[in-house]
Amino acid sequence: MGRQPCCDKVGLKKGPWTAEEDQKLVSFLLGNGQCCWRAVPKLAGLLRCGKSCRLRWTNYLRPDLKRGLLSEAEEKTVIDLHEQLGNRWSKIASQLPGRTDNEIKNHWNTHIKKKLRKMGIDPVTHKPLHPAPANPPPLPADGDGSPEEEEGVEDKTSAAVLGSATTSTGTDGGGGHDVFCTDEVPMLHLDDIVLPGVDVGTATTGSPFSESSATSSSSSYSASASSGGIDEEWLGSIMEWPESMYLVGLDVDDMVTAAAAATATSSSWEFEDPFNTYQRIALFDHGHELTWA
DNA sequence: AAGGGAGCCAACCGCTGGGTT
DNA sequence: GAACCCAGCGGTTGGCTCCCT
Repeated sequence: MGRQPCCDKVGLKKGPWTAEEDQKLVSFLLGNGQCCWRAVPKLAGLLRCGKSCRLRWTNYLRPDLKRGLLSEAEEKTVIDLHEQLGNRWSKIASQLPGRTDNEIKNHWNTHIKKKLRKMGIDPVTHKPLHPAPANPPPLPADGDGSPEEEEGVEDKTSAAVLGSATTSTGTDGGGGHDVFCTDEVPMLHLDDIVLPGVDVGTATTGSPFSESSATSSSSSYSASASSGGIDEEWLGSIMEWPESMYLVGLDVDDMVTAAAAATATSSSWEFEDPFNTYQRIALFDHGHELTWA
């Protein structure tokens, strides 16, 4: 017959995740990798269902997630892919490293949809909302009609914009067409991060955070910083990662081993420092980014 | 300064396809 | 082959924050 019944939901916690829960989940997954989500909450000591754990990890805690608004290029990619694939957010997300389907879905619904409509483009069909009438009727006074009707016809721009938005890949919509003026947060890459006493090149090639060093395990590791500087107080405030979280060196195996050790002992985040060369790592910036301090 | 509305996003819900027994 | 489980997916919701009046 079938397998054991799925976990009942009695006694399981719902709602926002706490920093402590995040910590438990992260340390477990770093130590053990992703295996059977159903077993994860039990093994990690969480009163959550496996589904919730998976969602939290994939959408929020994964170290390789980018944060911040989608860049102009990413937005274009999303639009292009959406035209081809429709609402297959996971497929679209798979083309955008570090982005999740949930994030893209949210961004689509809150930003891109609106933008396209303003441009006179139907976000579903990616075609102009209305055929261009000879004499466009005046816009409604409040512009609060139904979504399909709210925008006046911008025949010229919509056609031009449609082209640039959905087909151009090499330009940013033209210098004059500031079509995709996103409120983009500058995304720092690993090379942008200056590690005191650490040569970035070395760190890049030898660290767990280089894309190329992704192992066969579930996650690749990349680093980004949400701002140029590392603010200890800020780090502490966004996630109460134990102050004593020290990891040895820059190797992913060390990191995983340390996390596993911490999980195994379950009582301490203190680690030996045999080399006096520890790099302190604030593992997660609010749970999503690897940040060095 | 307070209240209300809009925007945003993390998390949940329900469904589906594929795998297991 | 049927019954069942599980991971993943897409739609939806609830609550927080920000902005406007």
